[in-house]
Amino acid sequence: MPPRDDQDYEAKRQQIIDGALQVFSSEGFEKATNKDIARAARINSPGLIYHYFKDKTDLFRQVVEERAPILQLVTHGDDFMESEPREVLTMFADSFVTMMDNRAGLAMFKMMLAESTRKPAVAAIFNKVGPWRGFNYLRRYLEHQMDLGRLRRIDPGAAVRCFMGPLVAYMIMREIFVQEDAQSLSPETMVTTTVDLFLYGLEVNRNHEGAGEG
Amino acid sequence: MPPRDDQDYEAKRQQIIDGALQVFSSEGFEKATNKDIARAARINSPGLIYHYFKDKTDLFRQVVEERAPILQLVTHGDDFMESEPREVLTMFADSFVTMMDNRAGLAMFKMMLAESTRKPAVAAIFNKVGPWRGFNYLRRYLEHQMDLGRLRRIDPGAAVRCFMGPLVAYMIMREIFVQEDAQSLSPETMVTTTVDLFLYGLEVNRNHEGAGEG
DNA sequence: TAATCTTGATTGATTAGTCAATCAAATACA
DNA sequence: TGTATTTGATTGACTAATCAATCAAGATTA
Repeated sequence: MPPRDDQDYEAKRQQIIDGALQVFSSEGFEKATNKDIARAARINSPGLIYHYFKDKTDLFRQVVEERAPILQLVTHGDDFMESEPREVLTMFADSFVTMMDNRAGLAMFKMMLAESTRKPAVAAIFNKVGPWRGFNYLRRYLEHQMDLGRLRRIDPGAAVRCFMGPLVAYMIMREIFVQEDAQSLSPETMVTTTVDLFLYGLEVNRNHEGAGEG
Repeated sequence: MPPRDDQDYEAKRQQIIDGALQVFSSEGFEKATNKDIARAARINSPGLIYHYFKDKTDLFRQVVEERAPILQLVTHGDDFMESEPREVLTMFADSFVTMMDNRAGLAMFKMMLAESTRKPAVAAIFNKVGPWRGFNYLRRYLEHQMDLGRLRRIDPGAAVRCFMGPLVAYMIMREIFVQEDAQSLSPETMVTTTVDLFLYGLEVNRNHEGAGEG
């Protein structure tokens, strides 16, 4: 059955999705009531949700599928494969930190952590667009740079985690456990420290003082 | 009214707490039903829970308060303040990884992530016994080592996150987003890589091949 | 008019929490 | 020692509330 007006229909659908994202991220899937979602989405009736979505689970799935891409880190195909590690890593780290400065981005990040913990199926969806994608891109890049001899060769999977881990931990500490010292530690400091330390430990042509690979 | 037998009473209380931890960690607070908890705790009636706990929230609070300490990392007072970074950091990292090899430890870790996201009060409790405690201990240690001149001086808060972050990220990727490559990357490799890379980047008397004091 | 859109009342299922009744281990007592 | 009494432990039926989902009726627009 064709809607009265495609644009109006889609706009209202998005409106409900936006409201649902806010409620799901702050309350969790089970505790989010249709009444809450209707209020957050500024529609007057919970019943209306069922005109646009099959049920609560369907709504949740669509929220995830349509809003999760905000969790995607910059991945420019192979454009940056040859670029300097410092440039690429800084860009990558900045991209992650910037994502969290955004209301919807932070909401998705929290929702990803909370919901994925209990629901493997949800975890798989998030993983596909978020962590796995970013990790894979970065791993390929690091492996290539190791091949080029610009970086010491270590386990690439471990290397990716050693780079992204500090940033993930920083965000969790700052946004979930509201640690004061994480508030005073600026994202910029965290980014530069992470990049510096990582490269200090991995760079071969070390302008800091010797010790390379065998 | 005093219980018939203190030991029996406490044993049964612990039995319910154990069951509740399993259900809370796999289902989440809201979706965990008293029936589930009773079954997991091997008691025959959901009603019995109310003989030992005021309500569901009280039960949850006691589960957290009595089982969260399992999340504590080794913190030996000031015993290790003077010890070599490699020794102390390896011990610390091992302690974290070992915690997750334990069924209850993993359950608590997941519960901490999932429940803390929505409930600042719960986050505060977890933070106190877990993250904050470990982070603070490690920060003091690293600052001391920087004072001694054994480590380069960088922002200590950032340093702690640079060290623990990779391990946290590794566990999240392995246990929540069930990434295949995290399965093949052993905890031991992750620990040694993390320690190596961190010290490679921070150690002053860089004896990365051979020994020597500066 | 004819279709979709919107509403809010309703339904049916679920669940946290209560409660009266029963059970069983101690203890008191003969 | 054997019986009665006390008291906490345990049960399962019950209640009151919540909430996802449905539905019929009315509003709106093409």
